[in-house]
Order: sequence, then C-alpha cells, then structure tokens
Amino acid sequence: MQRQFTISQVAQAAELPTTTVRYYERVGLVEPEDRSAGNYRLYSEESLRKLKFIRAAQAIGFTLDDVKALLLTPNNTAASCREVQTLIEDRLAEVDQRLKDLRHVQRVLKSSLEKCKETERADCCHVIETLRESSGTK
Amino acid sequence: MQRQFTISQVAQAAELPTTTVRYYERVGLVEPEDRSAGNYRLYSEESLRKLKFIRAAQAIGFTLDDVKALLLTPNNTAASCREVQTLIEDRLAEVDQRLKDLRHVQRVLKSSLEKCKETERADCCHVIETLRESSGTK
DNA sequence: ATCGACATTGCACCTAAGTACAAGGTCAAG
DNA sequence: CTTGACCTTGTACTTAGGTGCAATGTCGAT
Repeated sequence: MQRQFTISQVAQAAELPTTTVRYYERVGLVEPEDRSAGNYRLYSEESLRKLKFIRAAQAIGFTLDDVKALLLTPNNTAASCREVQTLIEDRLAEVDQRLKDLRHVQRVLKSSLEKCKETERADCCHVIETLRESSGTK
Repeated sequence: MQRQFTISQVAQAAELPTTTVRYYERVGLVEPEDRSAGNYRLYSEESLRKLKFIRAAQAIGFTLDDVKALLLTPNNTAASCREVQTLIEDRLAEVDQRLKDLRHVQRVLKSSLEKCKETERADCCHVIETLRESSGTK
C-alpha cells in the first residue's frame, strides 16, 4: 500500500515551501493524487519524486517549462529519448556560451580592479574608461 | 559650443531604443540637459557618454542599481574610489561563484548526455536518476 | 468545546529591465 | 496646409518564479 503525504510533508521532504508546491500545481507540473475528506491535498511518493526532480533540474538551470517538457515526455520511447537528449544538448550549449561570456566579464573586471588599485587615490575611476571600451556580449 | 542630440539621435548613438532611454530617465539614471521649444528632450555628449557607460557596465553584469551608484559617486575622492573598488570586487566575487556553479552544471549535463547516448533507445531517461542525485547549487 | 497548527481558495504583489499602447503635440518637406 | 516622421505623457503589460495576505475550513489534543 502506498503512503500518502499532506502538502507540508511532501514539501518538507522535497525541501520546498508549501506555497511553491501549490504554485507548481497551478502551472501544471505536479498534481496531488487525491484529496482527503476535508479537501486536503494528498500526494504519493511518485509526486515526491517529481518534486525532487524539479528541484534538481532547476538547479542545473532548466526552466520550469523545460521541466514540464521533461515530465511530459512519455518515458522510454525512442522519440522521447531524442527529445530529452535535445533538451540537454540545448541547455549545454547555453551553459557553454554563458561560461565564455562570464570568463570575458571576469577578465574585464579583473583588469578594472588592477587599474583601480594602481592609481589608488588618483582618478581611479578610469574604470569608466575601461568599461566603455570593453563592449562585451552579456 | 556643445552639440545637442534629440532622443532618437542619442539613442542611436548609444545603440539603445528610445524607450529605454526614457526608462533610464524614469529610474533616475540619465536626464536630458535641456528641452527644446516644443518640449523635446535635448541631450549633451556627456549624456551620451553616460548611456554608453550604462551599456558597458550592464554588459559585464552590473545591475542598474549598481550603475546608479557608480554614476553617483562623486568622482575622484579617495572615498569614492574605495566605493567603486568595492562594487567591482563584489561583482567579481559573484562572477567567480557563478563560474564555479556553471562548471558543475556543465559536468552534470555532460554526464547526463553520455548516459543518454549510451543507452540509446533503452530507458535513456535515467537522466532523471542522474539529475536527482546531483543536487547542485544553482 | 476550544486551541493552535495546519489546510483551502482567490487575488494581489514582488523583482528587473524593460516594452506596448493610446491620445495627443511638433516639425520639416512638399 | 497637410502628411508623415518624430516627439510628449501616462498607464498597463511582459517574463519567471514565486511570495503574501485575507477569509475561512479542518484536524488532533486537551
């Protein structure tokens, strides 16, 4: 027999606020299996797994829309497999690009800081000049 | 004698939409020097420089609030110098942290992709398992 | 039976950085 | 003197991922 969880139980187990669990329901991510006599949401372990999955996927930068797509792919067909793979590849490409950009930003910031320290108490705010020259992709 | 720009001229020169230039005024970043007879905004080259600075600072990840602080620091006192330096250091710390996180994310995504490819057409969606285990800081 | 902790709903609000739109005013060219 | 491109203002809307609040209902323990 399956264990049932109230919203606060499932929320605690997934390390989410109950408000967020309700929000996920609102946007179509996770629905309670059942309702109690007093109309309380009742969740299965499956729901708990979903919630944990959402957290994990979000932590590596998937949007809730991505997550929805991942959750909706009818598991284990060749097609769904492709779809999941594509989603991961897209996300990876984004991350790679973001890493490039951030490394550029890091360089600019470091050199600004250098300039700033060198000219201590002179017009250190040549930072502004430095920045103006370094138009980077965000 | 100083050249004056209409909003569309200054916007074009700064590579921003005019709507954004007005928005920046609304939030206290850049004000036009003057108004024409017909109440049109008139900008100086100083304003244009400010707008370019905003773009550049934003490109390396400063928020508009940061930018405001940078623009308001009364240039070239020792105190303002400190303030600017602190802002840069804070931002650099954020970037460093973000780089760390993203590298972790990159690893997780790559290994998910591996798993996904290995098990081609089997239940490739062990991705979900992989994700669930890898609770990363966002 | 009543207290406190929890649950329900709906609705409004938050941040950040804008974008869209409506109703009107201005300017230069033809 | 009209047309079209540009400008003005104010207001509301957008995205993403929630948070907060109010009014009300339920549950378990005392």
